[in-house]
Amino acid sequence: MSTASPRPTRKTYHHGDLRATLLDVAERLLDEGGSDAVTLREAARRAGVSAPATYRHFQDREALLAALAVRGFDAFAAALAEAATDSRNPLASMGQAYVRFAVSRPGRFRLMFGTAVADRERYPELQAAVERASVGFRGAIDAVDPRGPGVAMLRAWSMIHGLSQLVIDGMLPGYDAELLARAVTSGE
Amino acid sequence: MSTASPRPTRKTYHHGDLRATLLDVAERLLDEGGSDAVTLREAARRAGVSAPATYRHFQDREALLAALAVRGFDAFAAALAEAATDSRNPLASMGQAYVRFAVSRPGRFRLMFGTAVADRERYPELQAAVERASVGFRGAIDAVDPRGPGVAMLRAWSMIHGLSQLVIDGMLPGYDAELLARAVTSGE
DNA sequence: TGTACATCAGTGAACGCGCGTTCACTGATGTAC
DNA sequence: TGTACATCAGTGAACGCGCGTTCACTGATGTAC
Repeated sequence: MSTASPRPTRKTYHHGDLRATLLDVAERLLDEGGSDAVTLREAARRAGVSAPATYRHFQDREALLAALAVRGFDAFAAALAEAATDSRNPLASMGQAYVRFAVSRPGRFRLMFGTAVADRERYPELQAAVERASVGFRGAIDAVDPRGPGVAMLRAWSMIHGLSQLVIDGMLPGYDAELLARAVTSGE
Repeated sequence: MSTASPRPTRKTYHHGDLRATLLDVAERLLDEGGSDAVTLREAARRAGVSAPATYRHFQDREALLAALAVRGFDAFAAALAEAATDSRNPLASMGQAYVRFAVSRPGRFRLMFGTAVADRERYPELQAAVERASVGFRGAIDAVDPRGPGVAMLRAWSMIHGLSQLVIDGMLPGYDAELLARAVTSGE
């Protein structure tokens, strides 16, 4: 740990677009070491800026995490939507894309669905992003009575989400994630 | 945060069974605040012992977490087994017990399946406990070819695991977990 | 039954660490006249 | 076109925090004779 990057130099006093830069580097930290690795100090360092400068753009550390989660959900939704277009079996394709996203960016996936942002209520934008991403799943789930259409959707979502988690948590070592995803979604 | 309990007094110099006590209080910490809340210092405090005393029983903090995970998996396996006995539909009962465990002890569940113990390889006992708990699931999964018996089991495991995660991560707010679990496992 | 001694399980003090966050500040920018 | 000034985005120094972990130690225990 603690590869504490030295602060890069910068020509101008003002950064230009520090908020966006912070999000970029923080996302990299997230991918590299999970949400624990996302610290304001390290993000500032990588952005070439003093630590307190981050407070111009994020109220506190959790706000940065929440913003990252928003980004994550948006990218996630886009990936799912793209997988669905032009597919003979949109649901299966989305499922496979779901797993692919989790496996390729586990840090993001865990931040999005986990508890690093303790209180989602504090971040309406995050709730909105969740809504946007899960509209496909959640829409159909209302009125959960067995055998209704909602249950099928809940099953599908649970299944693909669970497979994603099991894979990234190393509970299915030795198996190829793509293969598992295909096996599980076949015949849907 | 930091309810930093004062150290309780103790009559004898030697504790008696510090290891077991540490596991007990640490498990409470885990249930109260997740694995982040499990610190050697706080566990020692609650056990009425100095912090360095913990090192007589655990090599380091991660070793304590690993021991907790072992306990977790064993309790989990027991709960599943119990649910299966005398059930007309053992698989469904196990599924419901699975969700119930996750919902009632999310800290434990996350520790068991998550990445707080970074390298499970370091702890053979943990691997063994995982094996013991998942033998029912994993056994059937080998030879994953679509439509084979393994796929059905993988689907069931993924589904119930995913439902557990979605519920404890607040992605299905407003729904009753027990109800969802029943809906999802009905007709298995 | 008593005693010397090895072994073991604790202790208190101290270390270094990196973090989040606050403070009073300074340099740059843009706008009103 | 120039200038005063408000506003904004940065800065360096400093704080307190709780943690994991190491150290040299001491008190209790149990065993060999």
